[in-house]
Amino acid sequence: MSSKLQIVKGMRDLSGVEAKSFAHLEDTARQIFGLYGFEELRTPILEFTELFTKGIGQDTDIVGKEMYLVLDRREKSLALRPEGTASVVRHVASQGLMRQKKQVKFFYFGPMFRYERPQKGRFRQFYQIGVESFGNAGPDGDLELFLMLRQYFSAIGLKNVGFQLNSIGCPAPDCRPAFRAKLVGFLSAQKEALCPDCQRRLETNPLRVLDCKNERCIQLTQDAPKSIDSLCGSCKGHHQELLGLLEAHQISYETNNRLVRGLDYYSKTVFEVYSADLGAQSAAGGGGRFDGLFEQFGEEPVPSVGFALGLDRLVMLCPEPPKGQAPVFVIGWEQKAVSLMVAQLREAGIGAEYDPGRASMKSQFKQADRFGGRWTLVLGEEEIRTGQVTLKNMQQGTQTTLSPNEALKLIRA
RNA sequence: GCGGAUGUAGCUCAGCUGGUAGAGCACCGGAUUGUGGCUCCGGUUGUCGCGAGUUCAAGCCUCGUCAUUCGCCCCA
Repeated sequence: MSSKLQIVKGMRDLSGVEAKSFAHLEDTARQIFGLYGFEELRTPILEFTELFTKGIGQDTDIVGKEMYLVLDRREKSLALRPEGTASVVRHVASQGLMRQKKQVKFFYFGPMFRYERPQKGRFRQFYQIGVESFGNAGPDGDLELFLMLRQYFSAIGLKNVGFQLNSIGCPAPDCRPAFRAKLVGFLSAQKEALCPDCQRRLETNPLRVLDCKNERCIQLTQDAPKSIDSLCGSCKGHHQELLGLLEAHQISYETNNRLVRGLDYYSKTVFEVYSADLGAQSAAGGGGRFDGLFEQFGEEPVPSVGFALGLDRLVMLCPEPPKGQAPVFVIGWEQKAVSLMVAQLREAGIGAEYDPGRASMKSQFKQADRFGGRWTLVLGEEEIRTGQVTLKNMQQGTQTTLSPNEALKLIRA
C-alpha cells in the first residue's frame, strides 16, 4: 500500500479523463486562438534567473521566495519559469520582431513552477495557457482578448465564469503614483484598525490592501479612493473607450475597483476570470496591459496586452470532453488468431483490445464489458474453422456471424 | 513561512469508555463445458502512515515525524 516511490510535493501525474481534459483544452485553444491570428511559441522551461527578476520585479513573492533555482555546471543561476510572459518578451525583443511587423501575437502553454504551499487548485507545477499581443496600443487590443476568451469559453463549455475589470493607470506622475499617494493617505489615517498583513502591505504594496479578504479591512476600505477616479487623461480615455467597445460587443463584465494584479508590470487595463466554484483560489485566469515591460528590460517600449489561464483550474470548471470511440474487444481461444485480428483492426483505424492471458470465455466477455465498447468480436474454434467472425452488440446483446469484411463494415457504420 | 483537519484492504470508509480489525465497492472462482451487465454462493486482500512513550494490553491515549488536504500569505 504505502510505497516508497513518492511524488514531489505539489506535483502530480495527470492520467485518464484529466489528461484528456488537458489535451482537449489545449487543442481547442490552438484552434480558436489561431482564428485571431495568434501563433504558438514554445519557450524553454529554464531561463536565466535575471529574466524574471528584471521582468516580474525583485520584490514580488514570486521572484523573492517562490522560484525554483538551479545552478548549471558553470555556476550560472537558472530558474524554472514561474510564468510565461517574460520568455515571450525575451523572444520578441531578442529576435527584433517588432522591427519586422507592426503586430506580433503569440500564445503558449506549458508547466510553470512556483514553490508555494499547495492547496485547492494550486500546485507547485501548474499549467498555464497564455497569450500576448504586441504592438496594439489601443483599447481594441484589449477587446480582442475578451472576444477570444468568450469564444474559447463557449467552445470548451465553460459556465459560471465572469470577467472582472479595472484600470490601474500608468506610471505617469499624475496617474498611478498620484492615486497611490491618495490611497496611502486614506489608509494611514486608520492604520491601527487594519489587519497585520495590511499594515505590512501599506509599506510594501499599498494597492494590495484593496483586495485583502479580511472582512474588517474590506469594511474600512469601502470608501477608499478608486484608481479609475485618479487616471491620467490618456488612461481614462483608454478605459472609457474599452468599456464602450465591450458594450458594443455585448461582453458582460463586472467592474471591480479592488482588482489589482499581482505583478508589477501591469498598466491600464487589468482583468480576471473568476468563478465561485473554485474555492479560495477563485481566479481561473487573469491578465492586462503591460506597456512598460519592454522598457524594464532596457528595450524600446512596445505596447502589450496579454492574459494567462490556469489550466488546472479550468479543468475543474469544465465538463468532461467528449469520449472517443471505445475499442472493439476481441476474444477467443487461439492466441495467434486473436492477435492477428486485433492487428488487422488497428491497421484499419479501429481501436482494438484483447486479453493476452488465456482467461475463460466468461471472463473475457466480462473484460469486454468493462471496456465499454459497443462491439465484441468473437473468434472461437467455430469461426476459425469457417473463416468467419461473430460480432456481438454489447448494448443490445444480439450477435451475428459473418465474414471479416462485413464485420468491418458494421463496426464502421 | 503560519494555522486547522485527515492518514485503517486496490477504492470509499466504519471501528463505542483502550481488550490482538470490519463493511460496501472492486477483484477471482462457481451456479451457466464458447457469452458480459441482474441475482445467488464461495474466496483473496492489511507493516491500522512511520518512530518512540504510557499501559498487563494501543487502530484508539501522549510526543515526535512524514504525507495528504483545506485555509492564510501570494497567485493561474
